[in-house]
Amino acid sequence: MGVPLGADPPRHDISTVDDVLVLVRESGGRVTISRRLLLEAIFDDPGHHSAEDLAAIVQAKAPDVHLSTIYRNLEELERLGVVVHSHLGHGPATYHLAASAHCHFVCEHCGAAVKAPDELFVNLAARAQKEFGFTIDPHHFSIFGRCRNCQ
Amino acid sequence: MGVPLGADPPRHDISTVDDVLVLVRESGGRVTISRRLLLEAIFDDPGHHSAEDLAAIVQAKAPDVHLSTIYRNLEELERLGVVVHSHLGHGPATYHLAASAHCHFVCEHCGAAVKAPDELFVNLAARAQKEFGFTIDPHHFSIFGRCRNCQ
DNA sequence: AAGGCAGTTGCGAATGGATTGCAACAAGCT
DNA sequence: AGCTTGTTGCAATCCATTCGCAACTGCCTT
Repeated sequence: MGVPLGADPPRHDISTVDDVLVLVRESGGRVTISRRLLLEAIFDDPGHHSAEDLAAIVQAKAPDVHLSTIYRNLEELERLGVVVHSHLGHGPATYHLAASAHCHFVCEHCGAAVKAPDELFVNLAARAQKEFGFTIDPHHFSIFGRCRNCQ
Repeated sequence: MGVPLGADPPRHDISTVDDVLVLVRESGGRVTISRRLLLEAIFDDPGHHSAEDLAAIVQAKAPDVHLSTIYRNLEELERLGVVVHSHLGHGPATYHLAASAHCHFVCEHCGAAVKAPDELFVNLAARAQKEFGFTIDPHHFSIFGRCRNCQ
């Protein structure tokens, strides 16, 4: 899904693991250990994580949580609007809190990912909307190119 | 690689299959049937093609050209700057002539890809350059979002 | 025209990321 | 405690792409 520029904020505010678990319950889901551990991993470090990274973190505490469980839980958390994933180029998708979604410039040479403020995209967003009726979601895929050091 | 906004045009001009084959020879490569058929497929329809699509077209004339040969040839043609690939979302990469590279808006709901004129990106490109020293290549990855019909 | 170096090919197997079917399991309702 | 239904572990599978390797062939040289 993703969070288009200027989307509404979620109805509840979600700033802790327990807030999310309440949401999970409300939507008919159950609170399980893997679910909680996954959320803790995501809240502990709000940066980018591949599913595999997250699995490793969770497995440090509960060794036999399976990678497929991580994927399934991430999928559900996306449905709930708690996390989003984005594609930082080739390689695995990265997941992070929806609240901290942002755009990226990714260097096609060295792979470095630079955070790009949303503000850079408002002009493009407005024109895409006006001229094409298209609402951009610049968070989901990053913008490729060359970073300062790799020109 | 890709073609950053405002990149230099190739030294020879390349407007026919034979032009490319000359280039192939000059770079120490050989002219083979699969190479020629692949190029014909790409020149015949300058739209987007997945490797698999191209394989099917080539195989109509030379049934045992292998998919891996298509990939290898596409790779070489990219090295030569004749074709580029871009990622139109999830799913396979699409290949097309470097000369006809352009940006895309891809609808995350229905998958529709809309051509986006480069001109829309000049403002973003300038700011990315000035503020981050980053040269964007908006052709390589498309911009995700919602199209008019899928708001 | 024949020979030979080096680029190419077909094939199958392997890779990496992600998804799925299924039977066993467990959260939390009553 | 019992039951319903959501969840999990596991293995198998999928898809796009890449790789190793022996056989092959373009094309330069003689």
